[in-house]
Amino acid sequence: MAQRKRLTIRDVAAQAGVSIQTVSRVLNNRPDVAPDTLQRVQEVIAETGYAPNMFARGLIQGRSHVLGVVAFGLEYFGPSRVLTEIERQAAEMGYGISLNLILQPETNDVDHILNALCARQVDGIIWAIPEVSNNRVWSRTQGSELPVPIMLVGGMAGRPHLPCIGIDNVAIGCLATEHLVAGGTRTVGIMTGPLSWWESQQRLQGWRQTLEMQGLDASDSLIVEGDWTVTSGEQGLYRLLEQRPDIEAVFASNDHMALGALHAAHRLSRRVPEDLSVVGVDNIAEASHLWPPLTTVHQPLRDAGALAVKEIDRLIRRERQPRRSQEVAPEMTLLMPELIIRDSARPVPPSEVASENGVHSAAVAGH
Amino acid sequence: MAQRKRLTIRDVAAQAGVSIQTVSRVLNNRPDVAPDTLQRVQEVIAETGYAPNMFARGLIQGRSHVLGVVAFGLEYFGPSRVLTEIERQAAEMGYGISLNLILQPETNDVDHILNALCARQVDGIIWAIPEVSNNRVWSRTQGSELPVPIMLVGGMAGRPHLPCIGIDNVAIGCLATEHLVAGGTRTVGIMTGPLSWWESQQRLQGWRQTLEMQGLDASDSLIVEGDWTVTSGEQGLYRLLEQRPDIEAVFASNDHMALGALHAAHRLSRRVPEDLSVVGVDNIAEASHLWPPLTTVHQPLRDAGALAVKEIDRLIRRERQPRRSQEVAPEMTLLMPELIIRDSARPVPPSEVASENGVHSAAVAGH
DNA sequence: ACATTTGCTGGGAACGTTCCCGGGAGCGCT
DNA sequence: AGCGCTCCCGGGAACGTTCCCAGCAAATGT
Repeated sequence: MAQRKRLTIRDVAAQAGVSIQTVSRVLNNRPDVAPDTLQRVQEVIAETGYAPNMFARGLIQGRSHVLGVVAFGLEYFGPSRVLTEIERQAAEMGYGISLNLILQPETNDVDHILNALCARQVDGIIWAIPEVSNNRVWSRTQGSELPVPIMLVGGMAGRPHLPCIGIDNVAIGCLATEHLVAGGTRTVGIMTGPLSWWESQQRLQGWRQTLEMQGLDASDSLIVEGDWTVTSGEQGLYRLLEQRPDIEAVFASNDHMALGALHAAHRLSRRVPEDLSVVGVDNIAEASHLWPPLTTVHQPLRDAGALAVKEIDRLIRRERQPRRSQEVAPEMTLLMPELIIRDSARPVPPSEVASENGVHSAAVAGH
Repeated sequence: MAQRKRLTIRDVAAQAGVSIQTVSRVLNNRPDVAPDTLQRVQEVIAETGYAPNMFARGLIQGRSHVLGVVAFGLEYFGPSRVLTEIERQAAEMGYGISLNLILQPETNDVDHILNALCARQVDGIIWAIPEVSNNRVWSRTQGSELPVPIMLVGGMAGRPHLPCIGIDNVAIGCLATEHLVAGGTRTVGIMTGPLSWWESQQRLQGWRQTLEMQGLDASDSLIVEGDWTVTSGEQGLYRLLEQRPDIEAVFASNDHMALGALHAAHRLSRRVPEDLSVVGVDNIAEASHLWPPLTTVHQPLRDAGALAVKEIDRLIRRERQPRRSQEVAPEMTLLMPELIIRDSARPVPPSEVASENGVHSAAVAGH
């Protein structure tokens, strides 16, 4: 279909024997076109394979039907899922995606990226970079000056200055820790992600508040910091057992570190879950095939991605409305994680199942 | 920096007290601007945060500085690495990325995607969809009619009709199988990916030709078809052992299936590598932390991604040259994989190391 | 019979930038 | 003085589309 020479609306108009204006009307599904004219123009479009030039269209309409997506770490589980769903939802709603990846989440070269996106005239921006250290400070000052709507996806420290959608990371820590405690373990360690990451801190907080609420030990000697990698999970368990040989369970803040912990336990000849319970986060594809199958916490990442697109579309549409209802406060949406019970944590005695289900939902999955 | 109201080159010109033309010259780094004028204009640009409108620029120049990237399966290992590197290299060379994901690799709705990309006036297209079934047939008929250059990344059946870059999948099969044979195993099974995938077939061919060259059994009973997932790897090993209980080694066509095979072996109480050698493909991050650490074949995916961008840039530049040196034949670049030796396959006796290194390169990695 | 609406069509301006041109100032050389 | 050159600078056209507005015919109302 696609032709070698790029043809314009003028060619189509000439070939169909109508004016440019009429072709434009057909292209934009407007009324006021006679049925036979409509058909003739559509035929010409179909047989020539004409596609309107987005530059010219965008130039006059002031919109591109493109969303700028800024992301990090596609090789990791979460980001790739979120991006996939963003693209799917965007395509469904008629948006294209302009992809900008950053190499370091701590980057503060935000101006550069935002300017590039604005120059490309994106209709909106989806900022899917995890919150690390203070890499979101720009949102307080420049956030409100952006020429286009923006949606943040993922961690959000403090009150949001911009609309934001994320997953309740405190709940992740609670779900995992509650399950471990319900299984009968009393000394529960935690392997965090890098503590500069907001998500890591939140999961840690969930772990801590659950243990404190139960009157259990939540001291610093039970905490070890990892960096999301399998290696750090393995090293982490060694360190943790060195600090606290009495440890009975570990909450690893992602499945890869949990895998490292399983590996380390295997090397130390500690049986899982009899000697050591392990819970991870993410529910990676391999989780159910590890030994033993990994109990973990699932995050609704696809929902987050789809919702981000729907929300940014809503903001874009509202911005186009001239009524300009006075600035509503930026919204913050939190999605709830879900516990996936397999065999790497001691089973919950039947009598306690009821109380566990009281706070958060849980799902039982085969492996 | 980014301002609320979108400002134009006219505003900058007025504020700097020069003409539009002069500002344009500054923006495009052209000579013929007096030093002090240059500086004044640059100051105004910096303090207003002006960014030129890509639509207007693209409209007149006929190019967008955007590459269309069509990809599939970001949640898998290979595609996400390739895309990441494509984006990095593209950004370095001043290109933006318009991302189009497809949900099924067998899709034949190619026209729709190509038209959408052409409408967005992309300068070139990178087609990073694996070759499955006959999902590349379009390239023979429509390939040469495209208005912009295109690069295919990944599998390429038969003679290429379009420029193409990929990894030598036959060599992957050879490397893995040669290593297994060199380790002393004589009955070597293979767990393929879906056989509709060109890559699967190529790896199978590498396995077969290696065994036949050594005068070993390469009959169909040694072959089982998987679907890249961990589950299929586990089921695959069960089926394989049922068909051929005498099997001593398995070449799994990716690491996830290899992981499934390890899992199955564990359940069947077969020791790896004493009772069963296993080799995978991809060198995923977890590979060195599985039990035992997985011997696998590394694919230079990052190189492939970077090279694809450099090549498409070269094609774009050449197309702009009016000299139009008569159509050169589309090129096909093959990159070589590399064996990563760990502990899941029986070690190669020292005497045979030399011969193994004769054909392909190999690397030894700790875990 | 005439005014008014309705349905359909086309002409021209505009979007923001770059390209093609032409022109003035300053300089050195004849 | 006059000529030609280089260095800067600006005016206008062009890119391909949509928006605004006007026009024409037929249909309808009084």
